[in-house]
Amino acid sequence: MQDYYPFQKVEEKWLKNWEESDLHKTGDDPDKENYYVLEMFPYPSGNLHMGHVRVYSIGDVIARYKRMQGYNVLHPMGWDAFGLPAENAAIKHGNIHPKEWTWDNIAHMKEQMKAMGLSYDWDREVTTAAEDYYKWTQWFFTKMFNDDLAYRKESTVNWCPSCETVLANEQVVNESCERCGTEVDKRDLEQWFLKITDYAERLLDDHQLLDGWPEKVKLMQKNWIGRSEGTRVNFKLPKLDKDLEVFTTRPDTLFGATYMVLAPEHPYVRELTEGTDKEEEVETFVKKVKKQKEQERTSAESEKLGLFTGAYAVNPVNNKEIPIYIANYVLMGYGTGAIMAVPAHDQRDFDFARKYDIEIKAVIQPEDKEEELVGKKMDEAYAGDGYLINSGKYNDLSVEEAFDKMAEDFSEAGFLKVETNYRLRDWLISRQRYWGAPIPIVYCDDCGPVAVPEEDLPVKLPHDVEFSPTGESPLKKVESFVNTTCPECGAPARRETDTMDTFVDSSWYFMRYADPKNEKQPFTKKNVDQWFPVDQYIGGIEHAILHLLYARFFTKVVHDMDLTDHVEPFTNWLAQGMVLKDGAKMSKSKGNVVDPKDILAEYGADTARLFILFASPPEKDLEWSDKGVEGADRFLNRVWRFVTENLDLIKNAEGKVDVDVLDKEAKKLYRSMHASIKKVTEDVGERLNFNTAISAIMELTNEVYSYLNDRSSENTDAVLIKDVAENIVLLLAPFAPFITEELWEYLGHAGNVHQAVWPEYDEEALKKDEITIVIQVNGKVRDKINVAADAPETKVKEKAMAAEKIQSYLEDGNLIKTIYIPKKLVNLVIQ
RNA sequence: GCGAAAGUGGCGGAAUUGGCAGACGCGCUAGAUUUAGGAUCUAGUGGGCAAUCCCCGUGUGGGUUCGAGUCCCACCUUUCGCACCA
Repeated sequence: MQDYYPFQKVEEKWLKNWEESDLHKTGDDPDKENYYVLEMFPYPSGNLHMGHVRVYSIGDVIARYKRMQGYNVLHPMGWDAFGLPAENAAIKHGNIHPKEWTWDNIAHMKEQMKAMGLSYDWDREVTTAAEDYYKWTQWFFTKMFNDDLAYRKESTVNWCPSCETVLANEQVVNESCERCGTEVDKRDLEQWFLKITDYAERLLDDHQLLDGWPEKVKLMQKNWIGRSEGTRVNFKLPKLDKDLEVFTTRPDTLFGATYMVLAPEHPYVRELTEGTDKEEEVETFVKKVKKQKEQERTSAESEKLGLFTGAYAVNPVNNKEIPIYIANYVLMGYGTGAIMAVPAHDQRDFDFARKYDIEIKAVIQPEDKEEELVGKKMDEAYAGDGYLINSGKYNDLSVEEAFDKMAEDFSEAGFLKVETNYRLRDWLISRQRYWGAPIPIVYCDDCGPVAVPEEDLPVKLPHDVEFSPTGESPLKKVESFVNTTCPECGAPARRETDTMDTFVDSSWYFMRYADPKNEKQPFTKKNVDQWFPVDQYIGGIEHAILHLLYARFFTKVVHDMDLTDHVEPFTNWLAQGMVLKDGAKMSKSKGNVVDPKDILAEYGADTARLFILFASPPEKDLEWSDKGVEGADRFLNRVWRFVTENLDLIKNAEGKVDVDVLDKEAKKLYRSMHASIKKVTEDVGERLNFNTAISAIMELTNEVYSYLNDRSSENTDAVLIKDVAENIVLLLAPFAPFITEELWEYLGHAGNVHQAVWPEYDEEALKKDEITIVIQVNGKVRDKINVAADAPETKVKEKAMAAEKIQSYLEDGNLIKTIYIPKKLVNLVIQ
C-alpha cells in the first residue's frame, strides 16, 4: 500500500474497466426517470484548453451525480466540425486536406476527453461534417425552402474581407467579424436567408418558459429581437404622386412633425431628385455618407449630417407641406428607412433641426410645467409624458389617450396602421467558403431554384477542390459539382455553390443525440421526446444570442414540422465563466496559457477536475492558480491516506452504526457526516455550487482526522469510520471519478462506485441534543450559552439573563426589550 | 448615454430566509517528526491591543430595524450587454 495516490496506474486501470464494461452507456431502464445533461460541443481545434476542462468537468459531475441518484442519463458528446479553421490550416500547411485535419483533431481530442475521465456515451457521437449528419442539415434546409422559411434575396449584407465570406447580423460585433475581429464591409449580394423573423414573437414570448435561464441572457435576446409597437403612417408625396411610408412609435406627436428624413439608400431619393438642380449635390452627399460610415464606425457619437432634397411631403393630419431631407442618422435597415421628424420630442431630430435651422414645434406639454412649451425656447427635446397641445381636436388628451384615439381615427382615414416592428433581421446563412454543408439547391432555367429531393441527399461536398478564398465559393470552379440536372424537369442545371453557416449545423445537434444513427430521418419524434428538452445545458455566455437564439428558432421549426412536442430546447442553462491567468483570458499572444495536458501529466485528471470546480462557482470567471492545484492534490491524497491507513480497522467493522452507543465525539462526527451528505446533495443537485460541495467534503475529512487523532485505536468506533469512509468516497465520486473507484474497491465493494447509490442523509441524525444560543446586547454578540435543543423560551431567556458577561450590561442600564429567535439568539435591548 | 451584474482578509472564495462575518482552500507563523530538505501531522492566522477584555471592520455616505455583507436611497469603482432602432 502506498501512502500517496498513484494516479497513472489507477487512471489506466479504470479507463480500461469503464471501456470494457461499457459503463457510460445511456441508460434505458423503463423504471427510471430520464435526465439529459449536455455541454456545448466543441470545434475540433485539436487540443483541449482549460475552458473545455471547466465546462466538461461541470457537465460530468452532473451526469455522474444523476446516475447515482437513479436516473437514466443521456450525456453525449460530438463535434462542431465544419468551419474556417480547417480550411485555414489546410492553406497554411499546404499538404493536408480540411477533412483529414478535422478527423485527426477529433481523434486526438477524444483521447484527451477520455483521459479526463469524462463519462460520455461515445456510441452517440455526432460529427456535423460527416455525411450522415449534414445530409439531415440539408434535409432541414429543403423542408424550410418548401415551407417558404428559406429564401433568396438581394440586399446589403456584411462582408468580412479577411474570412472572404458574408456574415449574419449576429456574427457582427461592433461592426467587426465575430470570428476574426476584422472590420466588416457592406456589399450588395443575393444570398440565402432563413426566416427567423417569422418566429420573433414566439422567441420573445417563450422566454417565460425559461425560468432556468439567467435573466441577463433573456434580456440580451430580448434587446436583440428588439420588438417595438408603433404605427405605419403614409405621408403624401405630391411630386411623385406616391405615399412615403414611415414607422413611428409616437403617432401622438404627428402634429409636431416638421420635416421628413430618408435614409441615403432609400429608393425615393433618386426619384425625388432626378433631373432637379439638387441631383448632383444629393448624389455627392449619398456617396459621402456611405464612405463616412466606414471611417466613423468606431466613434461613439458621429455627427448628424443631412441635406435638403428640394422636395416636400404632406403631413396627413394637417395637410401641411414639410421639407424632405436625407441624413446619415436614418438607417435603411430598420422600419421603412424613412422617418417623420419631431424635433421637439426626439433628441436626434432636435439636434438635426437646430443644426439645419428647421422649425421646432412643441406638441406635448409636461404636466409639471405651468409655462407652455415653445419650440424656439427649448434646450433639448422633451420625450416624456404629458398632454397634447397644438394638435387640433386632440389637445388636452394624454399621450396614451392620444395614441389610441389617433390610431383609431387615422386607421379609419386610411393613412395609418398599427404595427409591431422588430430589430431582428432574417438569418443570412450563405457562406462563400469550402468547408461547410452545401446548400442543396439546383438552379434550372425553366423551373428556377429547386430543392434537391430527399433521395438525392446528401449533396456531397467534393473532395478535391482548390479552396483558397477568393470571395466566391470554391465550389464554383468544380464543374463536376456545379453541372447537374434539374430534379423537376431533367434539363441541364447548375448547383448552388455556397455552403451553409456552421451555426445551422449546431442548431439541431442536441436532437440528433437522441437518435444518432437514424438513416431514414434526422430523428424520430419518439426518440427525441424521450430525452428532450435538455434538462441542463452548459456553455459559454458568448453564445447568448448566436447559437442559443438559432437553436431555439430551429426547435420551434422542428416542432411545427411535428418532430417534437416541445417548443424550447434547453430547460436550464448554465453560463460558465472563463478561465483566467494573471487576470486575463488565456491566450498564446499573452503567453499565459496553462495546457491541460501538463496538468494531467503532473497531477492526474481528478486533481485537475477538483481544482477547477473548487476554485470558483461555475458561472464566475476563475483565476488559475498553480498553488490551488497543489491544494486539490493534497486533499485527494489526504482522502487516500485516510482510507488506506484505516483499512484494517474498516475491514473488521461489521453491521450498521448504532447511534445509541456512540460517545459524544463519535456522535458529533456522525452528525457531521449527515450534514455533509445534505450539503453536497443540495449544492450539486439544486444549486450547482460545486465549490461549496467540495468544501463540505473537505470539512468532513478534517473532522474524521481530528476524531482519529484525539483517541487511541482501541476506543475508535470502527463501524462509524467505515461509514464515514464510504460516504466520503461516494460524495467525492462525481468530482474525482478515478481515485474513488480505486478506494471503493479497497473498501471491499465489487462493482463500480459510479453505479453505487447516492447516499441519503437522515434528518434525525442532524438534530442536536444541545444547541448554542448567541446572546446579544443591542445587537452585538456578548456571550454564548448552551441549552437543550427543546428548551422553552422562558428557560432560554432566564439562562441568557444569568450569563456571566451580560451582568455588567444589565447593571449599567435598563432592560427595555428582549428579542428571542428560537434556536438562534437572544438579543437584550438595554438603554 | 441607457440597461444589468458585481465590490467581503495578503489571495481564491463562504455566509441559501434580515440573526455568531470570513466556512473551505491558498499563503504565512510556530511546534512535532526528519541528518537535512520535501512530504506529513498539530496549533494559530481580518485590523488595533500585552490581553481570552475591549474597540474597529463586508467600496463610500445616509436610512429602515432590537439586529444589515444581506433591505431602501444617493454616490464611487469594475465587468458585461446595448448604443443613432425612429
